[in-house]
Amino acid sequence: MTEGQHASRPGGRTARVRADVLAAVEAELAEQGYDGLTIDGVAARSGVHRTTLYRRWKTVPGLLVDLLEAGADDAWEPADTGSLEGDLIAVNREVHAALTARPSITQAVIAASFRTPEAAEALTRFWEDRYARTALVVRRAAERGELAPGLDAHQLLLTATAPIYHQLVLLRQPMSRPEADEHARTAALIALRP
Amino acid sequence: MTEGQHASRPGGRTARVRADVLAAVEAELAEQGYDGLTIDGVAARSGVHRTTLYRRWKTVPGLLVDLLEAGADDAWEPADTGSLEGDLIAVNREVHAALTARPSITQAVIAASFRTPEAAEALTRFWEDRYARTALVVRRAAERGELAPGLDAHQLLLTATAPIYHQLVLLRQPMSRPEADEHARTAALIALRP
DNA sequence: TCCTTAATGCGACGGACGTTGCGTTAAGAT
DNA sequence: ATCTTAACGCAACGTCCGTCGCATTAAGGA
Repeated sequence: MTEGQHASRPGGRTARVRADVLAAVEAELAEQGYDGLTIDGVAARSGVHRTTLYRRWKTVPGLLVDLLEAGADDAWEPADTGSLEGDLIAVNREVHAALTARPSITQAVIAASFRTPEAAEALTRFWEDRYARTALVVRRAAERGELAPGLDAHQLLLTATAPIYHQLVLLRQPMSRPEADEHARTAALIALRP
Repeated sequence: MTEGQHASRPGGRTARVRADVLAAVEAELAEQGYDGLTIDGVAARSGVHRTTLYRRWKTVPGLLVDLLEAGADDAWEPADTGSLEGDLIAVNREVHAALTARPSITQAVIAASFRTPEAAEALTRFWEDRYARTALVVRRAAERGELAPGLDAHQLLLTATAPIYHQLVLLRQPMSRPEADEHARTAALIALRP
């Protein structure tokens, strides 16, 4: 393997600075929301100098991208409940929880994605990864013979989860967890009847 | 009716200024996209002074809100194709067209809605109005006896249109018109089978 | 036509934002 | 323990953004 050059310095101070900054971002986000999030505010709260933030993270969206990636669970995979409907409900509940959390990192990154291409790409990557992993739910159902072969996994997941995003993020209106469940059942229904 | 006081002055010059400004907004949007949209840029292109823009529209999102409302068709109603499936396909094609247009006013206003509460409220009002009008499609289907009574119109419309918004706006990936049609058919399928 | 007064144009100001040059600290290697 | 050098702290600078006071224009009524 190519050892590369000194590979920068992920050592103690740098890591501590990053932790302090990301904690401050989350705190500011909780108190003031996305539009109140500012580099100077994060610098003041974290005790890290402005210049350092500008150098390492460049922008506010950059901070949120790092927060998203720091919170990403590399081992995540969808729950196995034994049925397609149950699996989809579990997925929808996770989406619902992520979007109604306060503060919602996901909502903040979505907002950021409309301001810089970097944030948009980071979010796209994150979702591509999640959708790819979640496709396992569909494969399991296919192995159990629950659904017609050739069914498009992405389209099915879109039918299940898109209504939650649309209602909570774009329409900005409430959606209860039972309603989120209902959309999962609807999606499962289609998959079972080709 | 209450004639009210002088009711400001919607006269010639003011109207001309507004038309010039909104045209400039659309042009700038087409050339540079939302993140490149700036008050000074619009002022320079329209020939209207900066101060006037700040006074009448306050912010960039404010400009887009006005553009959205100027383009809103007060007489809009969903096409009547004779079947629920056909009606939903027609709706989905309109949504698809609005989101893939270049420049897409809708996409720009969505972006703006994450920056100021005013834009968010304007967008919510716009969609509430559209969803309320589109519910006519469901009522017509009910009158024809096509679907089970008590079906929630909003949930049905959400199932049909949400995947398009999610794919094109949040996931930022392409969606063909046939795919948009397919989501309409899926939604119709659920409505017909309770 | 003249008068009143919104609406717009104009210049300048203050503040927030992002950048730059340089000194200081500490991580990691010897 | 010592050295090298990323990473960070610090202060100052230039730019962009939004606001304010005042002059000018023109819409709508008398």
